[in-house]
Amino acid sequence: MSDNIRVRFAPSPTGPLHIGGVRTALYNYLFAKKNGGTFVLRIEDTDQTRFVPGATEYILESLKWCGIEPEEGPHKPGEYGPYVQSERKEIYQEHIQQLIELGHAYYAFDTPEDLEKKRQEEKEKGNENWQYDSSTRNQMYNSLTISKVETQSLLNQNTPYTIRVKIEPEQIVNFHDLIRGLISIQTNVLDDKVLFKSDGLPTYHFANIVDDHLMQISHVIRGEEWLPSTALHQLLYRYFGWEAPKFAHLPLILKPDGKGKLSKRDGDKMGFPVFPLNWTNSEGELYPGYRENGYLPEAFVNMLAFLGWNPGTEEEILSLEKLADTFSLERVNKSGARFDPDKTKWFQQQYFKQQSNASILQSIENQIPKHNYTIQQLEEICGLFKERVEFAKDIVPAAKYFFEAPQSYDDKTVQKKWKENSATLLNELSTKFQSLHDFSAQELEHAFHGFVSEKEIGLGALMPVLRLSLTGEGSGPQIFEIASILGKEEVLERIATAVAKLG
RNA sequence: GGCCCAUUCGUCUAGUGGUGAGGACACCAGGUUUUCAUCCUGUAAACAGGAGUUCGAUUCUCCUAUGGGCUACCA
Repeated sequence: MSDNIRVRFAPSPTGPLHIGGVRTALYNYLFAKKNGGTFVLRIEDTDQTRFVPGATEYILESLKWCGIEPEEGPHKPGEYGPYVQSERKEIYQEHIQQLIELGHAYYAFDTPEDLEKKRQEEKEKGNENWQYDSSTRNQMYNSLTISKVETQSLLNQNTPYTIRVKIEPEQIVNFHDLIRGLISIQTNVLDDKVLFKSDGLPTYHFANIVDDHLMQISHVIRGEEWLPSTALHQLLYRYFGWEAPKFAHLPLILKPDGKGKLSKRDGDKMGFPVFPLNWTNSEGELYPGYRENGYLPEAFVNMLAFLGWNPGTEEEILSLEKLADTFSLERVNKSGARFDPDKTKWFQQQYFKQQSNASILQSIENQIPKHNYTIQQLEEICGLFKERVEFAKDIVPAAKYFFEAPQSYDDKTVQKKWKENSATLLNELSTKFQSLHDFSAQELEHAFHGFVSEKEIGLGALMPVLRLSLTGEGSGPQIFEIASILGKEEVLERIATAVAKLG
């Protein structure tokens, strides 16, 4: 085996990839980058009944959006292809034959109904733990209990069969998990798992180890749900006489509240996406995605990276490159991490604030209504709002008064701030503004302050009223910046309208 | 039920055989701001429990509890 670091992300295309899957992909990517290795994508579609069209494309697009594209995969074949398991049937056939010849696997002719019946019977006898294993296989209908001739005859007649692993009892399987340390499991508790289904396709366990071996995967980084079956995988490597890759089992991502691992239900229940991208299922139901909800991929990735890992410093805002620099499996936590939508928003906010006005503008260009602003003015508007909203898509709605004079005025503010003399004061202020040659925010502010002290009134008596007349709202960005961008003509007009409407 | 894994503020976590157990999010209170947001400062907030090892355990061991995962011809 070579010393090259090769890792893989091996999702099954049964629907949209959820954020736990994205994080697994991310850690694989980070580990590969950190160690100068290769990140491979393999599609595990051996369960044809659960295959969902479009899922593979969704996975690819999600990884691309996150900036963690695999270097090898169905989209980018390398020398270890094909990268889709349903295209590797012959390979599995060959290998399962090998295993049978080695005496580590056998044909089983029990039908699903037979097995169900058996389980039921055992349950009635009080045996809840019945399994197809070294202690029970000699009571079942398989190539170990019938003659060779009989087996061959059944096979010739195309009798449906599965192929099961023949677990050797009374052994201890020890393996070292890069995150959890030594784990040891007694083979007696293992069952004779089906390796090949009656549809002629391998199960996960078999396809997985064959492919990992053939694709020269050096490190298997996957979710904790695979920890119990790793013993079986170790055994399989042993039976084949192959060197097993190193394993690292990642902690699960748990629900924000309550119990259990994060599921797609939690998303709509609690109002946050559980998927990277929007997904519409065959019933037309929409599952929202982070991308369409306005999250920046950098923020999403940063948040995910910190769910179960940290660099050991107090830095929290790290780019993908920085994450790859500092990543190590040793610093991955052992216990499950509860997902925190609040913290996710915070990451988004951090990245959003850092964006240049120009790039924010670019991302909302097609939302902007008709206007007469210059590009520079539009960028200024973005700048005014980027610390006030969390998502680019919220800017245009928040800045609506830049594109349309207020149709109404915020009731609460009117009641609180609009006084007897407001109209008179505004009119006079308007006259003062009219005489300005330089309509910059600084000049406007200067003029305003001059006016206020001249009149011997407080800022609070006029400022909110001015804001109300220009925006219709009681709060928002610095009013002189707004006025400056709006321009003299528009400002004077809006003041006049407000005076007319509010008296 | 069986097997495996885990357990530090509400949440994500740092950390060590002797610490004032640190940070972040959220929360609350101040400050800045005409306002809102941002920003700044601060408060409150944790080693699951019990044994053992030890001069000393949050840290090491064991037990219990709790949580999680697996237990399919699904991955």
